[in-house]
Amino acid sequence: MGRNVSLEMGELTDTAYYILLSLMDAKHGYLIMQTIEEMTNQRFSIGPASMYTTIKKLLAAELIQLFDDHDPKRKSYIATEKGIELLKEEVKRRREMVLHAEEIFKRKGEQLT
Amino acid sequence: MGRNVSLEMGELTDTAYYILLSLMDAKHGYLIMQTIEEMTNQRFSIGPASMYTTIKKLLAAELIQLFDDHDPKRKSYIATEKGIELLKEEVKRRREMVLHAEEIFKRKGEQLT
DNA sequence: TGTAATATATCGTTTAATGATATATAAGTC
DNA sequence: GACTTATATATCATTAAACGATATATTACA
Repeated sequence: MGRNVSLEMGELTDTAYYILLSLMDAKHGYLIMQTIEEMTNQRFSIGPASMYTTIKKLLAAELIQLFDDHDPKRKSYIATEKGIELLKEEVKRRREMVLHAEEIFKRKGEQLT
Repeated sequence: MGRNVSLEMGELTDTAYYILLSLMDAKHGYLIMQTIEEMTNQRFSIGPASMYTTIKKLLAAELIQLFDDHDPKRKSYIATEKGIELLKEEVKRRREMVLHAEEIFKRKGEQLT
């Protein structure tokens, strides 16, 4: 395995989560970065270094794959079925993280906006 | 600053999120680990190394503080007001992460359960 | 002609997470 | 009393993740 590339990815970091989510539709790297910024209203942004290292990992873990968009100048990617399944689990996990907080705030009578 | 201790913590990692959440009520380190395992039904667990390094960072960032439980053999901690505010923001951020996924899955007509 | 936007990629460093290990006390049991 | 399990805190050293800086090339457009 090359540098900075592991096959683990049992749980997705926020960076990997957003990249995988944006690849529910095929996209090339640059468009992934833009889509994430747009989707999160500039609150979450990923630079090229984080993006390309994460893409390598997602490819190695077979959570995304190359997608042929007939453009030799750009590389496009798309989430695999395995990637979509993991993404669903990770959405569920984040829902639970929110629920855990809501429970505790509720029990304490504290407002959670 | 010592080893592995930064003052950043603008966004909470999952580990820091759960530790901070469990410290909405005062607890000592060992109890934090148990509480998180229990709360997440064993799906998320933090070992002593991750916990104590994260506690140091949370202390340095003043998101938690020492809490005197009159037991000289154990150190207890509790979330500060600043910590609670950040926690609320981080709950919100995770809600948005879920919403972003729900939007995309809905648009694609894919089931998300 | 230049310069801003698009597009991909890597190096090297910083930050985060964690396995392994050490230490000590308390509680239960054979 | 001796032994084991649970409680409790802590650090070292390694692995994994994130990312600033930088390089390169193309396209758009003023």
